[in-house]
Amino acid sequence: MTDSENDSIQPSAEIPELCQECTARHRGICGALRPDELTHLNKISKQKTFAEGLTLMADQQEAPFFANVLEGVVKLSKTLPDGRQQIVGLQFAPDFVGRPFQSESHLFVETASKVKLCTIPRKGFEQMLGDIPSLQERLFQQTLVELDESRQWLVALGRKTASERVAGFLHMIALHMPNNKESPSQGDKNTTSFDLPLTRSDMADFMGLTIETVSRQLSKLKKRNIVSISHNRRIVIHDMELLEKTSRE
Amino acid sequence: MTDSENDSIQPSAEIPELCQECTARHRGICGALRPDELTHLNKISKQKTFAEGLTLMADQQEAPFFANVLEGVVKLSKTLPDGRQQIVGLQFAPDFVGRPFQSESHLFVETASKVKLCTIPRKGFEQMLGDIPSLQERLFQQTLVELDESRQWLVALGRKTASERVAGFLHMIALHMPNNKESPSQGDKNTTSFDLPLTRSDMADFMGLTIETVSRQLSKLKKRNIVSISHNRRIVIHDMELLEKTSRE
DNA sequence: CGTAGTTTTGAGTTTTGTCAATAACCGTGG
DNA sequence: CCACGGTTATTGACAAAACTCAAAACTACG
Repeated sequence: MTDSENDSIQPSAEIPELCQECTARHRGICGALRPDELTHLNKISKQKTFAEGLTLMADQQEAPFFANVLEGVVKLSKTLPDGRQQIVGLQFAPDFVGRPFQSESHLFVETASKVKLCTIPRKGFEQMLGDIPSLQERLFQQTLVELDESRQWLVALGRKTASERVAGFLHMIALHMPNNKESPSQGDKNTTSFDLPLTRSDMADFMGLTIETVSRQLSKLKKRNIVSISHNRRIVIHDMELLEKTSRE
Repeated sequence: MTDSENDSIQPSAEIPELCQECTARHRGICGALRPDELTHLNKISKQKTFAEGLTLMADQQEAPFFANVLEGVVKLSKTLPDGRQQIVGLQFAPDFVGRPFQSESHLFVETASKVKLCTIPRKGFEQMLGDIPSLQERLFQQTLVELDESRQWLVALGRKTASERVAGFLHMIALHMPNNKESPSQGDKNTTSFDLPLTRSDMADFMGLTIETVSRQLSKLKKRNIVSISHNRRIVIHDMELLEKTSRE
């Protein structure tokens, strides 16, 4: 809407208004761009909001766009012929979604929650990727981080118990979610609260468990007074340290 | 030894002798280099052979070099405080070993078998990476492939049974190993033989199982006449198709 | 309130892990 | 070439973890 305001005035110096407050501006891939490059990206990209449970890109399909996650959680999953499913990645703001150098994804990309994306058309982005080495390097670095995360989760699935996986999952989510702290002791890093962005079914598919096992493990954490859960999604973590410890052994 | 023969004659046109027959020359990262660049890489790199069971880079340590795998298998693993171990990746020729943009590895890198590497000193390689965009792009692409493989194995660990994992593992190894076919029917793609590059213990650590479970599943595959095993390591796959099918359901 | 969908809990089964004993393999040296 | 000892792999019996199926409780929403 207001995308084109700066167009003819100072094409190479100002930062587009929309990008000023953007979560992807600094920590995301846009941080690799000069003002004029950012302006160009801003011109071809478009913010869009998606409801929970939508498929953004389907397995074996040409992915029409790349995107930065601005809000919410995007899940990457794989499905076996008999219907078993595994979530192989979760993307939070300001992560980048999409795979360069390959038009078709072999993943399902779906919204796990309500999601706001900054979408970028495939062609335009690939052009920029070829022209701007710093952008490619940034994307390369983010890919390396994703590889690290994937391998970290591989350890959880291969060697950790259900109890450790659930604790580790909650801990990881706690670090990624906007932290709605309500306790008076603001500086207390040992307690946090947030809304779970995933259903029990998604949690199970991420952790390689059944929903019943996930539920039982959550109940155990409640009994140990490490977390409280209300309305299914609302989580209060009373003891982050103990949660983290539980995820390690 | 013969590394420096071409040095002063035609520094920018000829392909170094050692690289001529190298497995990394075409499919590996060296394929992204021009002859003069390859000559430079050849000058700073060095072929080395390592015995089975050696640690090339340890967790939290500064990795002294990058390398191309020329022969054998390198395993990447992570260890939990209590000793549980998970192999998070296996590298075959002509894979690249090492993580750019980060001096310390969070992995153990060990030789799973006897291994031949073309090692490249950290500094020199990072310099080349900065100077040669095509090299960075090649490495980026290989990283994306590794990410795909890692996610594929995530599905196995999260959702597949022991039987499926073992079949899938054998199938994967069969595709990577130099295929010592001995049967008269050369063109028969349904049968293969090779030496396992991993011990039962490594196999278990890769598949997130115990050695006993691995052994029991191998025995089942023998009973079903899908494979034969002799001398612990020598594998003959009689029916690749059935093996692959077993890995999928 | 009542209903549909989700989550939790319970009871019983299956798969995989643990521990222990046996067997196969490899290298060495007689 | 065979015997020996150490290592690695297989097999068996049992235990534990997680799964399946079914029922009850909770939640959201009209």
